[in-house]
Amino acid sequence: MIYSEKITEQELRRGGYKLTPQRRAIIGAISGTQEHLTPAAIYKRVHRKHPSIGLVTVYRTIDILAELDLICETHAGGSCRSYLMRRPSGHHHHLICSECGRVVDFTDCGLEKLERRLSKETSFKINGHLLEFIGQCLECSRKQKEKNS
Amino acid sequence: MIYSEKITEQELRRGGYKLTPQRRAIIGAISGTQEHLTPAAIYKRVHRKHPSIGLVTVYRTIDILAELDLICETHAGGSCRSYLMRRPSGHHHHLICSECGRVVDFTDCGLEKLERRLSKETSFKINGHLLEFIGQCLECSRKQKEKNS
DNA sequence: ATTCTAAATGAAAACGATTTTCAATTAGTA
DNA sequence: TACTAATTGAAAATCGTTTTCATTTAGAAT
Repeated sequence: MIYSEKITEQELRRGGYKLTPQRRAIIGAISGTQEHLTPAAIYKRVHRKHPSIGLVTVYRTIDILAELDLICETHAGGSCRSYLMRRPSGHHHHLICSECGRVVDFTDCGLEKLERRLSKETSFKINGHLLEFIGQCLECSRKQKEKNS
Repeated sequence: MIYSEKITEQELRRGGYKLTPQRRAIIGAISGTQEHLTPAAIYKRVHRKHPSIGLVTVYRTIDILAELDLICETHAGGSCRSYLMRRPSGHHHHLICSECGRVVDFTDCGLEKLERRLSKETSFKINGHLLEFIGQCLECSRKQKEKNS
């Protein structure tokens, strides 16, 4: 079991929720990949090893993990609901491969200056921002090149 | 009729689509506000003056306007599908009031440097980014203050 | 102005994703 | 080991969106 998985399970318990085999499996599925996953994709992965787990439980567990801030949501690429384990605990953003869904975290967005300027210019009280970069990871851009040759 | 409305109608025709009263009404509804609107919200506004227009037509018109790049989609704030008229024609982003939905455009995000750095560090080929600031407009933060006093 | 035709419309049905309901099961405390 | 509130899966309900289809209409051709 990887580190983030253990932490997540602990936090779940700390939040007053029971640690069921179903929830462990779901946390394992999300932790066990670098990709962001939709509820249906999580279900698919969980279902392989644990065919009895229902899609409803996946939805319910996602809700809890989101409430406890243990997972992140991605927005780029159309798909509305797509999740990954929160890895850096603080402020961070995601660089996403549009081909395979792989997500890389980065922590220093440097948007404070722009935020201050915008706040001044618009009289908005700004309290957050959403930033994602979209591209292709090395592996996927190589695959694309091969295809085109 | 405001400028962007006229332009949008012209572009629709230029795209080979017919300019129907329904489409005019929908374009008018989106153009007539600073807020981003969901399909349901657009329908509601259109419905007031033109009760015969169906929700389906709203969805179909949104699809066309998006295809022709005449509307922008917002992502922050949970609601998946929310639209506003494209105002700057080039690269720009949005500052969104979480209370009233008002959207302010800004054009100079200055993320090229960060993009280059990330690309170098991760070997990703980066081809886009998603950026939105979320806050409260002057009017709404004033209202909040009054409430709390 | 009138005719014509492909495009566009609204209503109803179909659809997929998500949520609710409910009776049965179970994690974790006592 | 027993207990109880929380959790589960299945089915039904619900929501947003898309498809289907017969009818209407915008805009080109006359």
